[in-house]
Formats: sequence, structure tokens, C-alpha cells
Amino acid sequence: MDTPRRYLVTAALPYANGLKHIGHLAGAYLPADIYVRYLKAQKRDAVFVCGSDEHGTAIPIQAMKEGTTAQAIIDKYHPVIEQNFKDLGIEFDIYHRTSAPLHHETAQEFFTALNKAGELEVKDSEQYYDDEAKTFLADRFIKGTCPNCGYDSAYGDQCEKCGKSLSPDELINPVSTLSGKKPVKKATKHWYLPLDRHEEWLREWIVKGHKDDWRANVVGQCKSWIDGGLQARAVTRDLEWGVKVPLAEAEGKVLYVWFDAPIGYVSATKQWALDNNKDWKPYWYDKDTSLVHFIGKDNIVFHAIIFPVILKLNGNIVPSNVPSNEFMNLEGDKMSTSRGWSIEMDDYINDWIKKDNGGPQFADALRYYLTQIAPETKDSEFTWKGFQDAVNSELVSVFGNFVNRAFVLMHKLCKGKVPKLHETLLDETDRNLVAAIAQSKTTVEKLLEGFSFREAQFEVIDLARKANKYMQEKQPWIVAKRLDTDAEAQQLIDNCLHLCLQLTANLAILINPFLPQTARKMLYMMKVVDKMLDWENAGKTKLLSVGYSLRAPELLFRKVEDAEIAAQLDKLKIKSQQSKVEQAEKKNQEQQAAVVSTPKAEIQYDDFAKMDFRIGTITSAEKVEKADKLLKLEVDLGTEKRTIVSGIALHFQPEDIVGKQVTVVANLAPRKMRGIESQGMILMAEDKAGKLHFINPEGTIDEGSPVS
RNA sequence: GGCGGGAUAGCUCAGGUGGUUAGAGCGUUGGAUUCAUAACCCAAAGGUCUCGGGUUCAACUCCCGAUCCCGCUACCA
Repeated sequence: MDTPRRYLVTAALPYANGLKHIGHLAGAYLPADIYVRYLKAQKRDAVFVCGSDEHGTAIPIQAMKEGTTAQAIIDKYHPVIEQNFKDLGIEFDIYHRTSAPLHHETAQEFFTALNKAGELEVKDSEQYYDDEAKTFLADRFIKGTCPNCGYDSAYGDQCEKCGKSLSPDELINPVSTLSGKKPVKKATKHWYLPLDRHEEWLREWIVKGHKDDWRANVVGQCKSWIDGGLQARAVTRDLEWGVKVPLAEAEGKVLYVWFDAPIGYVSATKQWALDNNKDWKPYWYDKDTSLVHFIGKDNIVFHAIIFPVILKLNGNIVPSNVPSNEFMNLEGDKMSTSRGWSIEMDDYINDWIKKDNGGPQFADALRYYLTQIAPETKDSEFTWKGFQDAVNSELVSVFGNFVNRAFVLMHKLCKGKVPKLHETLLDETDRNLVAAIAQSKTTVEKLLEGFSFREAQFEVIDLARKANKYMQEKQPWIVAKRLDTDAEAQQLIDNCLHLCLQLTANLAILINPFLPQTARKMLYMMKVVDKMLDWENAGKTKLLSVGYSLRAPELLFRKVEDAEIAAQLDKLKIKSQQSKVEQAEKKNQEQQAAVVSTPKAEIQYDDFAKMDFRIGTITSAEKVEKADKLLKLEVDLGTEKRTIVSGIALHFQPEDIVGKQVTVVANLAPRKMRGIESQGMILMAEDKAGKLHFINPEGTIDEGSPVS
């Protein structure tokens, strides 16, 4: 494969509503950073862009809850996240933000270009509107009862209790969070991106074109979407917070965050170009640019289907690869900041890097372990014990120890200088080592080009392992015992240490993309300049000049103590406990607030009289095919039997509820669900634990009895 | 429910257009060694390759079905 003329590498934009954890780091930022550091060592033209994603409805919602402004939230988290990345050695060329005016302009340009070219469709629809606040309500501004789990403060886009994604129409008893009033449906106009027009080239491009060089999960996921038929997606929203839609007729509308966020990669590139006096255009227009998006698996469809469509319509290049990682679990459970089951980058930095006995080596230690367990093909698991093992038995014992013993021996047996190489005395062991050095370079290079970071890093450690073996075989400390009697002894020692030191220099080059701080420290010990880290120097054994005196060794890594691991485990448990308590309190408060501030509007007797409640008996119940939550019930109302489809399958076994009496809303308009017409609705009460209970008469009474 | 990904040694993971004894690192056990951060080096033990069928001379590898984990998605009056 020809080497592209330039690379534009992106890592998913972190949402600026809170701290980011090490799962995010392992999934996108770290592999991207390794890749870019490698490219730059190869002296290739590579730009690494990222930035905060600061729009969307979650941020203003959070602001409202915390009694602050959206701007204050993003201004709080943007710099913290940026600094966290720096502390962990993630070196973006630019860390931009989507609230920047340049981004707003750029996103608007994309919209305008697509709209003018007739690539967007305009559709009218009915959406919830708050009469009092005089505004359309974004999904997140509507609360109601989750139809899935019955949680009564679910948002219009997602229920935070069961995690189910929702649409506002699905909520039972929707309430505007702005005024506390019930919202009304009102006609509105939105712009849509008709993805269905692009199925053909997408299929050709991904399913055929990239089936071998893209990861299986990415191709599979895309194929699944394309085969399922792509739908038009709304590009605009009725919301204040975001990039304004650049049309006079679109007052009060912003670009949907999914549309504006990935364009953040483009605006970030523009800002980088301005800052560095470069031209940004080739990075997004020239076919000879390789665009690579590093993301987590939840982001596949956006980066492999939707954003490429936008790019293509705008005349840009499409990505050459979208290396997506799976997820990283933590000590047996999913990582989740809200549940307190996570390790925030910020926490790690404070607990390890900023400790007196920590320092930058612990940035590399984390990088090392996260790469070692990178979820490249399947979900992986972070354990503190695993972290300790990786650091102690590989970084300390294999890598750090080899470098240290090479330096110590060199100071003891070679006067602190790089010894001469006596070519005539080289044996097969020596030659094998030289070959292994060259081989390592080739292998690591190949693996990195193919996004196999885990294996690439393993190869580097493996070279250190081979180095330890070599030294063991040569045992210069034994040879030293015959220095007085054997004229060749010093020369043998020289050869061994000469090669060990050259190998150390190679280790610095090869480990640099993974553990940049460590490479730095090694450069310092070897008294060489940064330039030595150029990739072209790898594989060579003439990196350190003979006779050059080197510094005293410093330990590259220290061991992680059992007590430190125990402390982290305790901390995690405490944190998740606290979080549980907080969540419970929060829920309580919200429930109380909901009762106080959002009583349902007063109704007249006539309104109530419209309802026809009747007692019925369930005569049969069965699960609805192809639906997890639906039960199909036959209910005897005395004068007639009704078929009612109810979303209670998760709470009751069909056989257990046959014969039960229930209260039925008998005059509710019929509605089809999963092809079955539901002729009514069963009333249910939900207890604190979220369990559903039937509302039924004290004793069995006649079917059809009215309730009033 | 549909779709996608995964299930291989105690742990973390490789693997193959189907073909003799299924690999690595860590961990464990034993040995050797002392230059080195009790590190390194050598050796050994350890696997019905999730389960059940099928194709085949031969399946961990291909096909069908089941189970479990993860993600996307549908159903919710």
C-alpha cells in the first residue's frame, strides 16, 4: 500500500458535561495518540485533532438542575479535560471546542452547502411545545413516565433508570421541565438528511471495499444498518443552545448535535492551520490524505455512515479507516461515571502522577496497561491487580530492569562509556540479537500501520525480554572474573554491553509512541537528542557512539505496592456506595419536586366523566411474539371480551395473572401494537421499587362493574 | 424479537483456504544464578478450543441450532 501524503487523525470529541474516565482513554484517545506519535516519528505529515463537544440538550438540562448556565458548565469541564489529556501524554495538535465561533461558522457552511445542493429535505411535523415558555421542547426537556420500566422522571430521549432510549411521544404523562405544564403538540419544520439516497455507494464503499481492512465489528455494524434500510435523520432541532440554523425561516432552531459535533474535526483543523500558518484544505479535500477516526463502538454508525455522507456531499474526503474499540469494564462491572463505578482520568492523575512517589512514569504505567488490555476485538476488563501485575512484572522486571542492568554493568565494567565493538569476536548469539533488533522494528511498524496496538506494544517488551536472555547467556559479570588472565575477556564484555546499549537506544525509539515519558528519560540517560527517536533510526545498532560517556542510570519504573492496590479498590467501593446514596437522594428530591411543582392541571367533572373505567377479569394471557415487554390479554368485561396488549411482560408471568381482576380503561381508542389491536388499557400502580401492581377491587365482583 | 461483535490454559489474549503433539505473556511449581528494582535465565505442570447436532477420511477452524456477555435496534397507551 502506498503511503498517503498526509494524515488527519481524529479522536471522538468528549462531551463537556463531566469528567472522562479511563475507558474513554483506552478506547479512543490513547490508541489515536500512539498512532500519531508513530506517524510523526516516521516524519509523516500528520495532524491530530480533538476538542470538546459542547452542544446538545444534556448540557443546558444539567445547567438548569445545577442552577447555573450551559456556558458555565462547558467552561468548567473543557479546560479540565484538556489538562487531563496533557497529564496523560495525549498530545493533540489542537484541542478545540465546538462553542468557538469558527466552529459555528464551519458547521453553518456545511448546512448551507448541503441545503443549497438540495441534499436536505424539509418536513413538517408535530412536536411538543411549551406554551408558557413559548418554546419547542427538546427531548431532554420533557419528562414523563418511562413506558419501559415505569420510572416517573424519564427524559424524552432516554430513561436514566433503565437506560432505554426513548422518543418524547412514548412518554406517559409528558411534562415540560421548563414550566412544569403539560406540553402541547405544535407544528414545526425541520431539515432532514435523507440517508436512504446514499445506500448504494455506502454499501460499495464499506461492505465491499473495506471488508478486509476495517475491523469486523465496524463492517458488521454498518452492513446491518445499510441492509436494514437507512432513514432520513433530522439535522435541526428546536432549541436555543447550539449552532443556529443559518436560514431566516429557521428562527429558534439549531443544528442537531450529531450533525455539528463531527464537523468539529473540521473546524479544529482550521483553527490549527490558523495557529500554525498552514493550509487546512488539503487535509479535508485532497484524495491523498488518510482520514482516520478513533472511536468507541457506540459511535460506529455516526463515523462510518452518517458523517461520511455529510463529508461526501460537501465534497470532502471520506475516512480511510474507523478503528473502533469495544468497551472496557472495571473490576467485573461496566464502567459508569454516574454509578460511581469508574476511574476518572482526573482521579488517576491525582492519585498516582501527582503523588510524591509517582510522577510521569505513572502516566506511562497507565498507558502501558490500557494498551495491554485494549479492547480491540472484544470487551476487556481493567483490574487493579492486573495493573499491578503489568507494571511490576513487565515494565519493572523486564523492560526497566534490562535498561538498568545494562547501564550498571556498563558503568562497572566499561568505565561509564559506550564500549567498542570487536567485530572479529562476534558470535552467532550476537548476530541473532542484531537481527532481532531489526526484526522488531519491522514487526512493530507493520502492527501499528494495521492498528494492532496491543500486539505492537507486546513486541517492544518482547525485545527487552530477548535482551535479558542475551545478557544472561553472555553473563559479562562472570567473564569479568577472568579479566586478569584472559586477554579477550574485556573485548567480550565490550561486545555484550555495546550491543545491549544499542538495543536500549532501540527500545527508546520503539517504546516512544506508547510510553513517551519513558523514552524521554532514556534519552536523558543516554545523553542524546530527541532526534534519535526518529523512526528511521530504529533497527540500527550504531545509534550510540563508541567512547561516549553516559549518565548514571535512573530507575524507569518503580513497583506498585499491594497496599496501593488495596487502597484503590477501597476507594472504588466507597465511591460507588456514595454514588448509590446520592442517586437515591436525587431521585427522592426529584420525585418530591415533581409532586410539588408539577401537579396535573385541574380538570372538570366532565373531563373525568369522559373516562369509562370498568372491572374485568383476565381470561387468558400470552406473550406477544417478537416483543420482550408485551403481553396479549383477553379480558372479560361481562358484556364483551376485549383483547388488550399491555407492556407488563417483564413484571408478570402470563400463567400467574389469568383469573385476576383488573381495572380497564374501556373507552380508550384502539391502537395497534406489534400487529395486534389493543382495545383498552389496564391500570397499574407502581411502587417505590418500580414494581407494578394491578388496581383491583377488594373482593371479586361482577365483570363490567363501572368504576367512578 | 431482529442485526452486529464475542465465548480458546487460573488471568489477559493470539490463532488457522479444515490436516501430525492448539500458542504467547502473566500467574503457579521446580531448578539455576547473583550484574540488576528478590529482578533475570532454564524447565515443568495446566486446555473435552461454551454446549448440541451436521458436512468430511479429518473440524477448535465450515454449516445449522442453543446458551451466555457486549453494542445497535424494534415493541411500550
